[in-house]
Amino acid sequence: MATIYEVAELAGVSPATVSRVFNGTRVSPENAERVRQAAAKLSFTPNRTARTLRRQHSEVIALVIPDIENPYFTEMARGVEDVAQEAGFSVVLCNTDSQPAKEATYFQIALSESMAGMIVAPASSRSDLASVIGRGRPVVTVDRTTDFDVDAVVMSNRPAGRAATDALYQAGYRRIACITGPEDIDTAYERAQGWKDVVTRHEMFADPAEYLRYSTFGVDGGVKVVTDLLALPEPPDAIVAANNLLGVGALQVLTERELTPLRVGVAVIGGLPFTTLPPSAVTVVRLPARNMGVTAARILIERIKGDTQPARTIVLRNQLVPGRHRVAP
Amino acid sequence: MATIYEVAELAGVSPATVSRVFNGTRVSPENAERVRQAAAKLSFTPNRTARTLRRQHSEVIALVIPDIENPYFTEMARGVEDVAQEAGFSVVLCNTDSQPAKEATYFQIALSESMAGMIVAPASSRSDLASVIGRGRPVVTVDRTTDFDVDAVVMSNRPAGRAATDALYQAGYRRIACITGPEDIDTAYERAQGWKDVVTRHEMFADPAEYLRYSTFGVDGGVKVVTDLLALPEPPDAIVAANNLLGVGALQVLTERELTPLRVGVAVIGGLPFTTLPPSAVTVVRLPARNMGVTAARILIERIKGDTQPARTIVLRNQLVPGRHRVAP
DNA sequence: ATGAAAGCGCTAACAT
DNA sequence: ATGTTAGCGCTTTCAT
Repeated sequence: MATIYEVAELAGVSPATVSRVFNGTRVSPENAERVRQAAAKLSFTPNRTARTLRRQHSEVIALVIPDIENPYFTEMARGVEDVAQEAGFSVVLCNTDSQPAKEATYFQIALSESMAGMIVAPASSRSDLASVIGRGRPVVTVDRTTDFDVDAVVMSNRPAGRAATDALYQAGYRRIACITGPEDIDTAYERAQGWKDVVTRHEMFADPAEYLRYSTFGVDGGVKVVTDLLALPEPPDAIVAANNLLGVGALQVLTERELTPLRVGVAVIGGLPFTTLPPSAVTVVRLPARNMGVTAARILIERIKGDTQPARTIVLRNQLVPGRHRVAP
Repeated sequence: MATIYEVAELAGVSPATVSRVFNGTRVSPENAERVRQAAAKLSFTPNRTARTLRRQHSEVIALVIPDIENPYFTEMARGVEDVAQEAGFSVVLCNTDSQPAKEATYFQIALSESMAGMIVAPASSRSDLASVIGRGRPVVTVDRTTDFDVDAVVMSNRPAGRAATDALYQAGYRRIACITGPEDIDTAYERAQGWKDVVTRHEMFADPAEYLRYSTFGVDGGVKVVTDLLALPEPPDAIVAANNLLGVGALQVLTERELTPLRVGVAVIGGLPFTTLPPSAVTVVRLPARNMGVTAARILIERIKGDTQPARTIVLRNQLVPGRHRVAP
């Protein structure tokens, strides 16, 4: 790979001038042109490693997510990417598998690669952002919040849980269960609270807890807990799934037993990825995944550029898309 | 961030010794211990940027894929990740959107960040790997091949097309159409050829081309061309979809018109992501996505470590999972 | 086994 | 506007 020294020599200028040309500082038009020619001839590309070492920060943003196979997060990634690209940053995706240890490793790597900043969907409420923040790198959390004083982009989870549950109640269901993710993930908890608000208001159950299941935010989790719920002495007549993958799991079980769309109503918080179901079969609360990515990236880039206002939490809105449920007679 | 100089001072040794401790070269046990203590006290982490600049290669592998939202590629990514992590590399995911320009940009970035190597699912047959190869960086292509002399991990596409089509024929379908991806992507072309082999053998159509549709490898593409096919004077009674997303698109249209599973048979090359369909409704040719990632990563890492044997192409096997189709009377 | 020192390629003072 | 130069933090000869 050619260096600025070789380009400088070929163009008959100093290395500093070459550097200036590639960094937008003032250079006489003639020199700039000669440098560009020389660079082209040598097919010179600035060495980003050297630049990063010198500048103490790179032009890459780390996006740390718990599950790269979850379309919710990849959609978010697209949003981040589009904004970042626009601003001249590249995005690297880091998959933590919801494991705090893997997550911590990626934090270390991001730091020691001097990445410009980080967008994190924390693996758990105890994710340790301290080291990153301590080093002064900008961090924005998405989807979930933490106890750290950083910008966060989230959505209205409890209202989402309420909306989903309400829609099923309006459709005539009267024993609405809820399946959600790990209790220590705030989205899982809050959405379930939203469900609880509604079932409590309608005095649906003597003990709502009986019809609430914590699980993993995955298809397998959904399959397991729905199977559980159906084995209850008085099984639910509808189910609120607190994320897309739980929804898929639930629908798999119900479809197999031919309980949906008719006999058991389903509402999902999150879009159903690659669904082949008729849209009317299921109530969906659309989450602004892409927009969360976009918003987080914008904030992060502002921070990278030096914005120092106090940390904000931005709450995005969801959109209810009711199914046309028909309660079995 | 602490540097080796500070660690060296605290441990009472030279920076070189500190470096040696962190690189596994011989250091006296006592010194090694003192360095480790000092490093821990300062919570020192080696600066990867500096290391990369000096060594001329980093410890990260770029995985360049056309569509990060396609579960086929994310599954592959998991395979790559697992192997890479094991070997001490981190993986960064680069999404090209099937755009050669974006792809070229990521190649440049990978080079100028001195990444250790690259695994690429080429956006098109004309992807320009020349610059990367020219710089001596190891490259492995996955899923698709190119004209460049590099290692490739692919699967048996034409046989997959044949198997899918055969399964539908065995089930009794007699007007089997095929929807596939862009003609210049070899997987799209080869799978269609496999379909052609079978329909030609059975003299199914006067002109098979009429029942073959090239499109994009996306859900929208599937919706569009299946809608097309159904408008034919003599519409097909079954459809082979050449990838997972086309399959989803096809199933969306057919479900909406209540043509599947009974009236129109469907076979998909690639797993159906997050499906809620009963497994018996569709014939599926399972692709070894994860295994391709694993294999590619292993080869790449060997290359990074200095393996110089001639480039190989490894062809992985697929697995037919026939549906229980029932042809409408 | 250890240390001294050069240098990876770049940027940013500073000097002109 | 341009050149000179120090140095970002590390690894790696080359001495000892």
